[in-house]
Amino acid sequence: MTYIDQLKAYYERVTEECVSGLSLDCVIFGFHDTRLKVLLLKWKDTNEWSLPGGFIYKTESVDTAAGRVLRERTGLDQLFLQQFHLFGDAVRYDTDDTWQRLKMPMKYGVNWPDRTISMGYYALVDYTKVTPAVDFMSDECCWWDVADLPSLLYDHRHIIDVALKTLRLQLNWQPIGLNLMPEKFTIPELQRLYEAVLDRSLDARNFHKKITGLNILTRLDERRTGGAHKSPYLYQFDEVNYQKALINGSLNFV
Amino acid sequence: MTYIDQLKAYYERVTEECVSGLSLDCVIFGFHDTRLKVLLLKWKDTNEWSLPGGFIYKTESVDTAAGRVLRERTGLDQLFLQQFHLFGDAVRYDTDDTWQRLKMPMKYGVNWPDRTISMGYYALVDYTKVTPAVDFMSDECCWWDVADLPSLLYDHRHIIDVALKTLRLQLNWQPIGLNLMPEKFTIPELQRLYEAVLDRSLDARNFHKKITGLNILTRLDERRTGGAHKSPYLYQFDEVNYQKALINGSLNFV
DNA sequence: GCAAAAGTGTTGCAGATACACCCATGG
DNA sequence: CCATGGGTGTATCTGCAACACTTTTGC
Repeated sequence: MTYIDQLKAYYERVTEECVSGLSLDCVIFGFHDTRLKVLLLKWKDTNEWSLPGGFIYKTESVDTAAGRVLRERTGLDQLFLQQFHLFGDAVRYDTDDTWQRLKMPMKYGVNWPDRTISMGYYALVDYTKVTPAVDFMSDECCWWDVADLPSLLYDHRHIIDVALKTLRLQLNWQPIGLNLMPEKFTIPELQRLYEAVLDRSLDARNFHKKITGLNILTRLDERRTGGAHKSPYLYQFDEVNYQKALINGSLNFV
Repeated sequence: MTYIDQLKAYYERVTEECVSGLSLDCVIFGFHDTRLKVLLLKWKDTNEWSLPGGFIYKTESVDTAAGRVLRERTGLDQLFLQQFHLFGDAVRYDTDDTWQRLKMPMKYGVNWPDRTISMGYYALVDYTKVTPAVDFMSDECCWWDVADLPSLLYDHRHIIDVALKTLRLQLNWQPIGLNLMPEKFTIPELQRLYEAVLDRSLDARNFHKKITGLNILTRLDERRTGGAHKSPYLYQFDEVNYQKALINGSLNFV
């Protein structure tokens, strides 16, 4: 089966079995090397990047669809995806331009609507645990620095901007990190994450005081050695207390 | 044109001109007599209540559609409607039961989807400025106490619960009241609003200190007379500073 | 031994809470 | 004149921000 046949079959299936005119897009944040990253797919045989997105089966919950689409398109599973905005402008982007950039060999189909409304979801994942696997439509799936994104298809740049704004707001109320950090990490590493999300530097002493005061971290009897300089303690999240803190919304770093 | 003809024409038009399978519902909050209220419509010739909702034209922005739907169904205009959740469960409610309760004389039409996904919007309005006017599908439009709602159609009870939760969260970050209070009001009256939204009592002295400290109120040279007891000062919102406070998100009443 | 990062404690300030009394008004 | 609600100030506590020096490690 050629790529074009696959693509045709895919859009036929979507037209027949999915909710028409509604899609969803996932903004997946990761963290690596002091930088906040976002997961993007490159369309096959092009140099064009976009968010992993897809469609909702007619008998499927939209939230469930978000998890399935992400799994199918990137191999990522079991994420806590969160709704953040419905992108429903009458004209979201230049469709002709997008069409050209995608080098789409055919039109979608007769019943395809003129415009698509998209629900935005976001999630935070541990960069180290992820081995993205691409689907047939893409030939690369990689992490991009949010501060240094390529030109994106559709209105996906805007979608990422809104997701980032939501994430920063979220940070005022909820601890983040459980899903973004590796299992064991040092406090300065966690601080780098907060700094990357907030895009400003934090005071190390106050950060240490605050984060340990939340009782969501357990200090291990291990240190990170091998790096230069003083070796820091390793910590891990206390999942029970972490969940409690999430519910109370007891963290405020603004 | 009979009611049934009207209804048929309406659903034909929706099927043809609107986005299929996607609707929107508006939760309109008002405040009166120390109680938080929500605006509901009663379906013609039934005793069944629901939120004002409707559909999105194929070439219309979803946010714009929310404003139009609300205007068409209730006469309310120029509200600041805010997205709060997409209700997209595979089975949102018992369709047969709903159908029976609505006493629908006909099926919607051949191309009508089996399930509808709905975007929830909410808004806050000044109860006194509103003279709801019903559309042809409804024979009443009134305010109901959120603590004493009738049995609702669809999953609208759930939608109201989620809207309320969002409103309470909102209150932590943004001043509310400009849209919920009459032009002139007393501080104790405003306190009643906060108490109604938060569903708990607040200390009058601290409330006074906090709300006046925000510089969003202007004290007038008038007092409310006519009621029993000491006559309180009247205030009005300073709209410029109110907008500033909204942007900063500088209010925290939790 | 030296450069670089980790670890730690105190103080001041601002905002939140808790709390009690006098005042004005209508009935 | 009295019952009711309106108006006001103070003391305390808590949480955040600002700030500097010592320790450890690899090179």
